[in-house]
Amino acid sequence: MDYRPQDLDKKWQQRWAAARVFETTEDPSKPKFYCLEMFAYPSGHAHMGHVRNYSIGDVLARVKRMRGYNVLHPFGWDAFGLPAENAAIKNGVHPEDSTRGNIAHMKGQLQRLGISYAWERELATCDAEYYKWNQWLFIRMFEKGLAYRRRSSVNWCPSDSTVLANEQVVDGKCWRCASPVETRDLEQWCFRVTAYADELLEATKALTKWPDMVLTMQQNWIGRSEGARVKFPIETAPGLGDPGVIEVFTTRIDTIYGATFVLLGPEHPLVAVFADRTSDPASFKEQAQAFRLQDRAARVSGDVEKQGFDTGARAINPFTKQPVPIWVANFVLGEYGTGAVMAVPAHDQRDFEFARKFNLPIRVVVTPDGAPFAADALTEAAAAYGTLVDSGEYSGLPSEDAQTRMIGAAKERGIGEGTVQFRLKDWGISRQRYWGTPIPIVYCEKDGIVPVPDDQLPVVLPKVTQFTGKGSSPLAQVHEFVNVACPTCGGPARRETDTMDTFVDSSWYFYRFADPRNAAQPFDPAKVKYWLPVDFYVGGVEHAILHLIYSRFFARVFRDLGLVSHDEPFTHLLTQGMVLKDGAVMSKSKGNVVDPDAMMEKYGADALRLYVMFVAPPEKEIEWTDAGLEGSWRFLARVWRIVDHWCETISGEGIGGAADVQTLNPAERALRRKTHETIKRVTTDIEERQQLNTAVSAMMELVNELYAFSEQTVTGAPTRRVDEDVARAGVVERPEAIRVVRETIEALVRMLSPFAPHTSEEMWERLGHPSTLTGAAWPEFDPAVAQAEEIVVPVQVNGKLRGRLTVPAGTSEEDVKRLAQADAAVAPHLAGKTVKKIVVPNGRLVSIVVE
RNA sequence: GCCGGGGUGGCGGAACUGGCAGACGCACGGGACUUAAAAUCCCGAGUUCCGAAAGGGACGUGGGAGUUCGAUUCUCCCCCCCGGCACCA
Repeated sequence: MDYRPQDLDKKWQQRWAAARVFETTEDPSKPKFYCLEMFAYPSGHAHMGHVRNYSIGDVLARVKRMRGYNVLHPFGWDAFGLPAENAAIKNGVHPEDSTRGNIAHMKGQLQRLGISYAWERELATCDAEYYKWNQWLFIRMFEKGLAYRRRSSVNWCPSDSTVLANEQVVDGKCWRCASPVETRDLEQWCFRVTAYADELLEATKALTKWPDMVLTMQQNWIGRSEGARVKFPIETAPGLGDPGVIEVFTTRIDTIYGATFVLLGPEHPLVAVFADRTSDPASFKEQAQAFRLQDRAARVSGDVEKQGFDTGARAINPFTKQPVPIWVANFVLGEYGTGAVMAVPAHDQRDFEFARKFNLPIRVVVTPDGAPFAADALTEAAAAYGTLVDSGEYSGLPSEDAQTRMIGAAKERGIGEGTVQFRLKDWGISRQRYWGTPIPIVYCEKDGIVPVPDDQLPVVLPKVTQFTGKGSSPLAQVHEFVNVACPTCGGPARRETDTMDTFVDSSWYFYRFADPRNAAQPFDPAKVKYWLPVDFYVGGVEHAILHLIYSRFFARVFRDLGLVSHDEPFTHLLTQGMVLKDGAVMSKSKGNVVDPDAMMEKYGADALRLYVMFVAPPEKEIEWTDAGLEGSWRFLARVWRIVDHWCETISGEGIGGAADVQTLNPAERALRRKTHETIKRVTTDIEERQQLNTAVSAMMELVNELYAFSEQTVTGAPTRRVDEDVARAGVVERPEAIRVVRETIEALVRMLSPFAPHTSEEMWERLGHPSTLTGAAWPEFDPAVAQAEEIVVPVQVNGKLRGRLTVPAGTSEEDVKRLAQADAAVAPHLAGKTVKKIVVPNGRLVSIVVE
């Protein structure tokens, strides 16, 4: 019977669906396992990256199910977003229609792949029953001050006419359309992620089952640095009042005696104050504005020349008490620290370049040996660690000690304090877009900012029919949406017309899966307590920062609302590598797309799944080859044939139970041993190491052994052409052999089933099992069976392999040493030499040292 | 520049806690089967040298040193590749 996977796929998919084998509910009597793959943006077509992502998750889900876990394995759709709206602008299809159509198509593809999803829990973020809870949560965050409105300088994409989060700006360009990003001032809603910055950073240490790469990416992103804030009083000018102080952030307060000028970022509020002191405030401000715009361009090109201008004002260095000039500099970032820095040109390369260019004073205050050094001799900034010089009472102190003391002194004098600065910024979530969750806020002339009351949620996204892609939010055009009665006073009010960043949707969907139809709350805390945290989360490394930090942030928000009791939502994270073709990511424009449907059509879902699992470890990128896929298909066909060959023999009546060790011949014992070794390898490779490629190799080895065994016991090899009667006629009559083969085949089919579920189910059925494999138990490893009777002991002489001994297991160390020296291959290397030492570590190897 | 991960045959990759380097597969070569081909089953294969052959020697995990009876694995230095952050004070 030939291997025709295409027929099997549909048959088993229908049976699984009919028996609802992947549906699940809370069951405290079983250990739970929440297996999750990152839900999909419904772009229209599943690609090989999806196939790989979901196949990895499915192997884990299926194995855990067979291992007796109560497995939650859900799927859903990250259904809001810009592409659907862009499509609407381009060809007039409403985002809702294209999104629903795409979901239907992709769902069909995933079902054809046979992924074991609990489809009854499917959700889409564009469903009002889902995004209602985005709104509900937004209001909770508003109440706690975690959602707030801020007029701020934002990234503006001129092409998409929308605000972008900092995280969505890549190298100064829009992450989606690559247009150069501009700067604009806009009122927008922000989430106070920074409230959790320290905790999010600190907790990365506890994420022991996350890849190092992701943790370092998050750590870099959060960007914690310890330092001090120090106030520099501004020199009072006659008739100008007291302009106050400039506060700077520095990580090197110990170099403050070398702070010979102060730099303001162009955004700094004092820039305008100083401008008004000048004869030509307009051109002063214009220069500052030019720097602001330049900043974005600087990121694109990498480096821009240091530029700046004198404000004419002076500050007092609070340690030296000397007046220092205040300049505006293009390289000082308004949004980091205090937006102002003390410049220490002797020890900071940027400040050094600036000082030389504008002829500002340079003063060396740290040297390696504590000996004073003339700044004139410097050609670049000097090393900044060593002993302080020329620093008043702090001279002679090592840098580290000086830092502690100077922070103490600053605090005592009320001019500064030790502080921690983060690179992480609050998350701007407002989008001037249609296809997203409406922000549930009403602006009333009388009552100001009013959150929509819970009982009026959801604020339903109205049906907009015109998409121009120009101007402000499309919702602003829908008058019946915008004009609303104030929930507080009933007077005329306007709704917020921005929608939420779609990262809001994806920051908590994994909780909703625990209770996806709950109409009264985002989820039942008891259900979340049972299922969460996610035990195994698989997705692309491109989400290492945004999605995964926001989700960790949301987990803490839910925790502080008393809805969940854990800190971290994902215990174990696996970031799968990309699927490449000809060395590049598959894309339509490159014309190197391999269509999963076409591959399934030709080879069946199982061969495709097996191939992407086998070709490399999950976290590595893989290079697609048709030949590799065909190889996996060949392996399945090879399993199919050997099972077919033995099927009738081993599934007959009266064969009896497990093989009795005593009566087995050496070949039978060897096959049985291999079977149990394989069970062990496959189990640990999947459960403990997620090394799915080697799990497959182990099964291939077992199949090779099974063929070799069959060769010995059967007349003629089990080829496709061999007539079944001929093959069966040659089967040895030893019942022990039949029992051993049955044990092997049944273990193999079960182990293969997470990788190739359809083929495995069919074989399982043909082996006489009435119920599906999804309910079958995972094969048990028996260490006693796997125990080798004979072991091969390599013999090294002076570190070089010279021979191999085959000895019965349990041979004493003394005997092994004796046999090793006497071995015909080894002896010549010992002749005429003195044996200085022989070691037998763990009985695994003999190492002889000769002189 | 800072942080992280890597570098193994023609290719993808394997090697557990320092113990037979190259499992498994792809591609390739040979044999069996076949009128033939495909398919299938079996066998071979790191490089190089000696040998007619059976065999045997040397070298070999980016380069160099070190620790060790023994290093792909541990330590130090260097080279290269990938990813993140980056005028972040």
